[in-house]
Amino acid sequence: MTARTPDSARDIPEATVARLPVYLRALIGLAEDGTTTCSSEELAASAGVNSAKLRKDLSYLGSYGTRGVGYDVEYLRYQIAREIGVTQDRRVVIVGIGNLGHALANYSGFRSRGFRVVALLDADPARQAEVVAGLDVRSFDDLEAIVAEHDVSIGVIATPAVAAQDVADRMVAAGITSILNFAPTVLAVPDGVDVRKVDLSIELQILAYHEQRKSVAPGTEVVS
Amino acid sequence: MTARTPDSARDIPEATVARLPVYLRALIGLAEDGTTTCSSEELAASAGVNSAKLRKDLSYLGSYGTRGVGYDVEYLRYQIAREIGVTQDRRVVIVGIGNLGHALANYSGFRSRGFRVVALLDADPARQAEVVAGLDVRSFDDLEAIVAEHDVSIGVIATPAVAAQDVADRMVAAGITSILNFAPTVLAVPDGVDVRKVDLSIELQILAYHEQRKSVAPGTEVVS
DNA sequence: GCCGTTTTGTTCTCCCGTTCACAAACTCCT
DNA sequence: AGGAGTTTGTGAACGGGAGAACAAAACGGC
Ligand SMILES: NC(=O)c1ccc[n+]([C@@H]2O[C@H](COP(=O)([O-])OP(=O)(O)OC[C@H]3O[C@@H](n4cnc5c(N)ncnc54)[C@H](O)[C@@H]3O)[C@@H](O)[C@H]2O)c1
Ligand SMILES: NC(=O)c1ccc[n+]([C@@H]2O[C@H](COP(=O)([O-])OP(=O)(O)OC[C@H]3O[C@@H](n4cnc5c(N)ncnc54)[C@H](O)[C@@H]3O)[C@@H](O)[C@H]2O)c1
Repeated sequence: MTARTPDSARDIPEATVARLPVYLRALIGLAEDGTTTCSSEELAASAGVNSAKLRKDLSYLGSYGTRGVGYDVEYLRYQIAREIGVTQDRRVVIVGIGNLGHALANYSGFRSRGFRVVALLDADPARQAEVVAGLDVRSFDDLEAIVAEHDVSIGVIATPAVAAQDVADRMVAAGITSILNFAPTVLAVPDGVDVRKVDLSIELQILAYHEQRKSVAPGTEVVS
Repeated sequence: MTARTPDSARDIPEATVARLPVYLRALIGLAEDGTTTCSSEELAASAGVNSAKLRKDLSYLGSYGTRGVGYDVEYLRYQIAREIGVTQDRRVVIVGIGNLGHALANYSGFRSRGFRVVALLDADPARQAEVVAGLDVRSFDDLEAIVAEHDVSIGVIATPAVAAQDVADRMVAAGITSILNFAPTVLAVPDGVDVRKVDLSIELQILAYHEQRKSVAPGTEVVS
């Protein structure tokens, strides 16, 4: 607990890890507004969380604030970016350049947050004639070569669900250890490989559940 | 606890609500394979969760299984769909028909899961000449009229971050009480309005954090 | 140089969610 | 009909995260 571990924090709770990017975004916003110092209260408001939670989260990284003053925006921003590991660019490949793959490839927000899309892959030869966001769409068979050439950190799966497991297997075999999956399937991967899924239909269904509750039970859970 | 609440479950934990759509998807897959009955073990495997967790989750809905046998796939599927509230279609509007909005509008998976996109809105007059996925892109000013005409349940925000709060305010004023937000901003909404956010950059940053950990501390957290 | 004020870092408590483990309940076989 | 074998539903233990509350530390005024 009180033992000093100066160069790196040992174990940051998963819930905290998920919020660090939100704090980072809030700090970037504050910096753009010309703010150089902020209190935990202000930053928490920008990030939409409780200030006690914010302070506890930041305490896992170290003591980067000054009591009675607050946090230096630029310094804290760098510390969080370093902790997350986005101080230097990470290479990303996107597989499946359909509706969603096009949108992802054209999204500038990845680049500005430290992620560089180095290749777009698709199994359909018709797609491979295309140039999207300045990149050739290449054959899925080039995966291994591309991963070996660039130092690819993260694979993004935007193929139909039936192909997702195959694509994941190939990614893992090629040495990718982090996958972001948009296909509505559960992926099986070996230990040591991280998978995060984004399932928009699930999000809508969760909203639908609460929506139904609002209309069915108007007197049970009403707030103010 | 043992009091019978036959027609509707009272309070389903949020974590369970988030998994019900996964179970629903798994059941649909099993039904397509011709499976009529399944055990909690099988269903849990399909959904990628622990079987005890699955049983506890399902127990919040009622006792729909048969001990010694398992669950009837079709029956359970209907019960979950009813609980979530997707037995009849829900109307959705998408605001911001750029890269992402196009992909969402063209996605067939929403329709097949009980969500009907009734309108696409954009503030840019140049966009409003377009027809996307068989729908005219209409002016954002038509929002109130569209919400009133159709019975819109859910609003999807796919505009740039700077516009998101304004769009959310207009949606709330028009009577929408569930919002799915793709813009990287914290939205402020009144009580009674649900917001869920999907932030792809945050997902990548979480992966980046774990990726960094793998390479920095190769002997600390290795599994098997 | 000292005191009051501000704000952080941390401790403590509570609550939600996960998992184990087992009794109850059902089927099938003899 | 009865017993063996399954599988559900749930009580109980456990772990992690959220939030309140407070002590420690820095600043500023005098
Ligand atoms: N479009 C959306 O808004 C949206 C929303 C939610 C979920 N999704 C999911 O995202 C995925 C992609 O959706 P989409 O609308 O872009 O689909 P799409 O059909 O437009 O695109 C899929 C692409 O993947 C390619 N592909 C197929 N098999 C492949 C393989 N084995 N290897 C490499 N490429 C392969 C296809 O050639 C195609 O270009 C789907 O799983 C879908 O369910 C999409
Ligand atoms: N494209 C992606 O893959 C991706 C990934 C992650 C996050 N996002 C986020 O999703 C949002 C949309 O991304 P995009 O790439 O589609 O952007 P985009 O610029 O291509 O599209 C935005 C659209 O919103 C419209 N718009 C702007 N202000 C509006 C307003 N006030 N009311 C109605 N419409 C308005 C614009 O006319 C434009 O058509 C952004 O916030 C982005 O950060 C996108």
